[in-house]
This record gives sequence, C-alpha cells and structure tokens, in this order.
Amino acid sequence: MRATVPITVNGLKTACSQCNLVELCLPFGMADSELSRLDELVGARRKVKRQQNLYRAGDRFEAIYAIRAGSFKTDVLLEDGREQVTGFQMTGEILGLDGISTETHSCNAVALEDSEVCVIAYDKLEQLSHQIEGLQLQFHKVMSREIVRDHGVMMLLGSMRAEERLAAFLLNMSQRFNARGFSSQEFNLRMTREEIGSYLGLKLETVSRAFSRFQEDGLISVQQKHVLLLDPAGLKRLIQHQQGVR
Amino acid sequence: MRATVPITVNGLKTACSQCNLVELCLPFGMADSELSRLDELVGARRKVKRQQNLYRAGDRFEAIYAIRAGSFKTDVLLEDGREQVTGFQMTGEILGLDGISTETHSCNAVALEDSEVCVIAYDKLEQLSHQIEGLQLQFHKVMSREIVRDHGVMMLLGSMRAEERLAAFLLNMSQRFNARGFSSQEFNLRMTREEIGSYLGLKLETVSRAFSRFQEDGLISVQQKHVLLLDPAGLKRLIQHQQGVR
DNA sequence: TTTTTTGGTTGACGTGGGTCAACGAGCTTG
DNA sequence: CAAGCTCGTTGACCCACGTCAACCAAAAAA
Repeated sequence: MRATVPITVNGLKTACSQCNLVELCLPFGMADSELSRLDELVGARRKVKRQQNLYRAGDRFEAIYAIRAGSFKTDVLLEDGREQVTGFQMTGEILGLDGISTETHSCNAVALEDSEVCVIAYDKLEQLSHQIEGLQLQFHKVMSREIVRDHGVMMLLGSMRAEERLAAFLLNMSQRFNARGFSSQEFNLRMTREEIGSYLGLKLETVSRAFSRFQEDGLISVQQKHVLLLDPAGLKRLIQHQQGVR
Repeated sequence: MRATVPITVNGLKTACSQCNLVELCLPFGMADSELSRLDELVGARRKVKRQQNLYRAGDRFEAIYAIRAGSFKTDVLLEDGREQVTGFQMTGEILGLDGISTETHSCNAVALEDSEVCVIAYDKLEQLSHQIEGLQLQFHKVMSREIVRDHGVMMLLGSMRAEERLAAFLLNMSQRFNARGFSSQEFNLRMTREEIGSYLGLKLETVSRAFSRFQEDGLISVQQKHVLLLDPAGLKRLIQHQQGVR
C-alpha cells in the first residue's frame, strides 16, 4: 500500500507531518518514521462556521475530528430542553470519541468561532492502528486523557463551590492557551457566560458575579470575554484552601 | 506463538472463552474464533477484600482489570481531603482505563465488597489488539462507553436537582443489575449513603431524605441498603418532567 | 448614523440543599 | 449481651446560589 497525499477542498495538503500542531494532537510522541505514514489518515479538512454543528447527537458515527483552527463546545441535551456543556475543545484536541461505542454520536459539537477540523475516518484509523505501532498507543492515550479530564469535571461539579469552579476553569484555560504558545495570563474566552455556566453547573448570573468578585479581589481583570490573570497563585489557593460545600 | 492457558493462584483457569461474563465484558461481540485467542490475555485473577484498594492514584499503570465478582468504586481526592466518587463498577466492567494516558493511575479503585478481578496486562493487550481484529474495536468501544457514561454523570451533576439525581442513579443501578440477570426491581446497594452522595454531588443527609421522600410517594420501598422499585416509570417521569434548578 | 439584538452586570429576594445535632438500628467484638 | 462501632434517619436552622428584573455595553443589522 502506498501513502497518497490527500487533497482537500481548498487545495491545501492535510499532512500531519507538516502540521505545527503535532505536539498537541493525535500524533504526539510518534516517531518521525511513523509520522509520515500518518498522512494517509487525514482524509480532508472541513470548515465549520461559528454556531454550526460539526455533528449532532444521533448522527451516525464515521469519523473523529482533530481541530486545526478555532474551538468548539460539546453538549448533551435533555428531553425537557436542559443543556449540559460537557467540554470546550481547542486546536489539536480530538472530537467525536463519544461516537465509537454505539456508532452514533451521543452529544453535539458546535463551533464557538469559525473553525476547521481534520476529518479522520474511523475505519481507516482502526486499520492503520493495526499497522503503525505508535498510533494505537497514542489513540488510547487520547481516549484515556478524555476520561481523566471528565473525572476532573466531576470533581468540580460534585465537590466545589461556585468560585472554586470558576477559578479551576480559568486556570485550565490559561494552561491550555499556554500550551498553544499564547499567553497564560491574558486571553480571550470564546464562550458566553451562559456556556461557562452550563459547563460549571452554575447560572450565568453566578458566573458573572464570580468574575466580578475575582476582579474586586485583584485576582483577575475582566472585560467581557477578555481576561487577564493578575494572580494565578491566588486562584490556585482559592481551590485548595477553601472548604467545599458538599 | 501458542496460546497457553494461564493458571491463577487458586488453580482455576482464567479463560475468557469459558467465562459467563463474556456478554458484558471486554470480549463482548467478538467472534468465537477470536475469543479463544483471548485466553492468553488474562494473566491471573486477583482477589480484593472489602475496603481494600485495587490501585491508588499515583500507582504506576501496568494493567487494566475486568471485574469477575463483586463491585468497586473509583474516586478522586483533593489535597484538602474532599472526595469525589467518579463511578461504581459491577461485574464485567473494566477498571483502570484512566491510567493509560500518563502511565499512572489518576484515581483510586476500592472494593465495596470482597471481590475478584481478572488482571489484563496492558502491554499484552496492545500486542494482541494488533493481531486480533475484533479486540481493538471492542476495547475502543469500552473506552468510548466510559466517556459517554461520564457525560451522563456531568449532566446529572450539572443540571439536575437532588431527587432527579437519585432517581437517575436508582434507574441506572436497576438496569445494570438486570443486565446481569438479577431483578431490576429489587436489589441491595453495595455503597453507603455517603458514597452515593459523593457520586451525586450531594450530602448523605440529602440522599437519605430523598430516599424517604420516594418511599412516602410510593415510588420505592427502602430499608437500609435494600431497595425495591415500586414505580420505575414514576422515577423516569421525575427526571423528564421536573424542571431543573440550573 | 440609528436601531435592534445579544451578552453581561448588578440588585433584591427566595429556596433547595447544606450544616449541625440528636437519636436509633444493625453489626461487630470482646 | 453489653459495649462500641458504623450507618442511616430526621429535625431545625441557615446560606450559597438560583430567580426575577432592570439596565447597560457591544456587536450586528438597517
């Protein structure tokens, strides 16, 4: 079998070996020799405009997606209309893993801004995992990381008070922006207060008040979606020393 | 390579092909021809007494575990002592997936009763997944199912009120007992009110009060850990129609 | 530019569930 | 079988966060 370099709709090569996100994405930690073989994995890129769905709960599962540009939220809806945001995803992160188990997506993925993803056909991934030593392990690590992340969110939702939740959220965003070469102290959130609230199990008013409180206390400076972390250590202390409600 | 039948400490064969839990466990859905090859996967069984740890956060990750008998809880601890139970596991379910990502376990697994697990060396699983067609897919499905389950817990913690959470918990237990050939209406819980509370993001008093309320309303009959679901449909309605707090 | 819409902030007030405390029922251990 | 546990139940009280509502800023539309 020969690896062919796939061509996308917009005529750009979608080669993992040439992507600057390797460090963050599925191929992380793979040997160069293996990496070049990966190029046949990514079929095409797909653009998703702000507010559009990459996939919806109920859609047949066929591929997973690596975010090349932009960001997403995933959420679950209850029959009665209640929404729970289950995560926010940034470049290099993988979307769609929820679909493997039942071959049907179980949540919605919505672009928070105009974004672009690499489409990774799942059957091809399965095949290549059999052949490329490192790919299987990496993929397992990606899934496992998602499980660990989810446990962190459960901790947050189950055992922390409002301000602790927001502090944890801000520190997490900071760390992820930093990993992508952006400032860890200053960044623009892509989601609304309501979406943050849904993720943190709080109402938007509570999120807004917590932001204001942090600003009063000199921990951060906020203006709409623009956040400046003035005292990250202070935020960390907030999480560790404050005793929980539950 | 020849498959050898491994012998455990207690002299019993640990063969997936002869295990009555195949329907629920990792081998689910695999062809008979593939199944027999699986027997070399399970190294040994390990007994874990009530209250003992199968593994702890920080332990080096080497194996995943399939529950042969008994049940477990997994939890995460915060520096300040707060505990969040992230799940309860029953026979046929897989423990330890959290360890793959960092090669270190990120949570604790504690037996809720005297239990026994099949030890599946992870490196062997990786190898065999390369060779056995169906094993890789099944393993991916198991991990994906865990992710979907976690999203369900987030929904519960983030968007439901106390009674809804307990109703969802009871229905989930009921369904899982049923899948194991036990009554879906009558069962004995293995965990304390405090552990249920930690899982549901509630205090034990709140859990206890919700149990009492359900009994008053004729939805269930409880006596300590013994539960009888008198009106499962009523519990379901409670989740769907009650409007959430958040 | 003005108008409209969407998102964010803030205040006043209400309540679900947390806190604290007493008590009782099973289990275990001597 | 008493003594000491652990676990579960229930009541009284309280507070963190939800609810409702007014208002403002930014962004989008006209």
